[in-house]
Amino acid sequence: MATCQWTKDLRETVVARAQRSEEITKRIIDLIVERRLPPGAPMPTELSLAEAIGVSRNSIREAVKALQALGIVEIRHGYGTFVGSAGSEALQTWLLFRTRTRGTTDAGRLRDLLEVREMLETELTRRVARDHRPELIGRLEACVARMRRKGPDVAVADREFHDLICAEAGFDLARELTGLFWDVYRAAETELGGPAAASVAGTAKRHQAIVDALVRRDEDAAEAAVHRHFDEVRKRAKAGRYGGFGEARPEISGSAAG
Amino acid sequence: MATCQWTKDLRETVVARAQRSEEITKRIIDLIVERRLPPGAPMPTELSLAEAIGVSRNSIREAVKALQALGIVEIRHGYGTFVGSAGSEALQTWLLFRTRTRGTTDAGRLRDLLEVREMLETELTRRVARDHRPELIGRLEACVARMRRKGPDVAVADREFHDLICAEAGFDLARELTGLFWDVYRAAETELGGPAAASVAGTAKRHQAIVDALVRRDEDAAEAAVHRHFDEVRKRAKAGRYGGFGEARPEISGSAAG
DNA sequence: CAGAAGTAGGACGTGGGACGTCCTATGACT
DNA sequence: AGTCATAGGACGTCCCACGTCCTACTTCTG
Repeated sequence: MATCQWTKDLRETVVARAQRSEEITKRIIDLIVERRLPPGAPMPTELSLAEAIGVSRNSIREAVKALQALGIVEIRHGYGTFVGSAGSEALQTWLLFRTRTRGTTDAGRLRDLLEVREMLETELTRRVARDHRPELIGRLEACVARMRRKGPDVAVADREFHDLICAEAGFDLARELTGLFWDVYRAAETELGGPAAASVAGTAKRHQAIVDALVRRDEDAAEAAVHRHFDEVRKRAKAGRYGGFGEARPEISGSAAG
Repeated sequence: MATCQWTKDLRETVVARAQRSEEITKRIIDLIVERRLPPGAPMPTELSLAEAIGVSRNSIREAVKALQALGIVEIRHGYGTFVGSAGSEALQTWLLFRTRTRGTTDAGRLRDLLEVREMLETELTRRVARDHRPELIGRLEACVARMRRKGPDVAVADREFHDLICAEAGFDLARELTGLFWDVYRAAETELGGPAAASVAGTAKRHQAIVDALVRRDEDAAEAAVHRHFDEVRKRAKAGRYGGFGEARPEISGSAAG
């Protein structure tokens, strides 16, 4: 089933006690890399790993849990453990926690997030302005059109818009990171009580300006449009009435223990 | 194999099930956020958490291990568990794994890393050119001076140089990310067998050009200097004889990652 | 009294086993 | 041929014991 052949004995020299756990995760990663297991490939069972490395199943499970947290492996209950894709979703917990706990003011916490996004998108947009396929424009226009219609779809269209541009540049890592920042920014903003209501018309207009610059393949204009867009987001953030992280907030989930 | 159906079923079960572990990690994070525990603050013991949340110590340990992998908590054997700072070091494993397993060619795997670094540093350097404290220049010059002397310290000075600039911009997240990318790039390069030998003189010269632009507070010149710097790194990478990840690799001495 | 050595206790680390839950594949049944 | 029941495998959770490490307190000694 979800088992793969296991022949090589991973047992090696005795390692220091404190580094045991870390050593196990490293051993598992090496297994994936050396065997060139692609994302989705089945991993050995926990029992196999325990036997092969020479530790208990408990230790293996803890190591695997750590790898799961990083998206390096994917666990399916009752089926098996598989190689993960190490996508950026794995970092959401990390980045959201960081945003919640770092810095002194809520606005300052969000600033870093926005700033990195702006830097990456500025550069990505420049590259896309220089070189992109014609069909990109149509897709972007469609997103802008969706933004013009009010409703919850505006946010979705917004995310899609930015993702389309970042994807067009062809750098997977940069694209995933910008998506990650978008998601975490939004999550943080929501938790803080939400920003001031966005002007739908203004949002669409800013995005349209980016598209126009891309059509003209005008790098500088594109960069300027991106900056203006982020200026507006910052302005909106500043106007938002934030409550604060960890405050009592309207939660609906039935968590009994408190 | 009906792909859509299969995927859908899997998704549902995954969401519905396997929520136990995720619920525990979430609960622990909430505990930190709600109590506003700063990095370094002691966490409740595993036994306390187990009792408080109502699960076994094993489950707590697995959840804590996952949080440790993200740098959200820090575990000290025999002493206790503490709130972590969620620094970027936690992402090294993630990013290195990603670099090792994604993409088709080794050069392509490194490209994304370098590209993101270039984008961030370009923008950060622009900002620093616009506004920076005068003492920065002296520190940068010192780094360049160290680069001129051959030896393993060149790489250290190189990293420091870039970190100084990124720190000056004042965006912690961006600064940590560029440092992360630098480290992972270097680690990946080393594992692949190292790049072509860097021209020490050339490296120092490129960095000096950046400093000169900063002194003149010339944004465009600074950006151009950064681009030239990365062009050189790319050229060197392309000329490198890479073995491949997971291969038997030769030991190499210090090399500059850029 | 002050400092060093020893000790007790707490907290994490590891191991082993048992049982529950979930998934898939196989084979019987209609 | 299609559907359903079942068996087996694999992960999920739990319990309990013991090892290792660290801290703080106690005790001993000069």
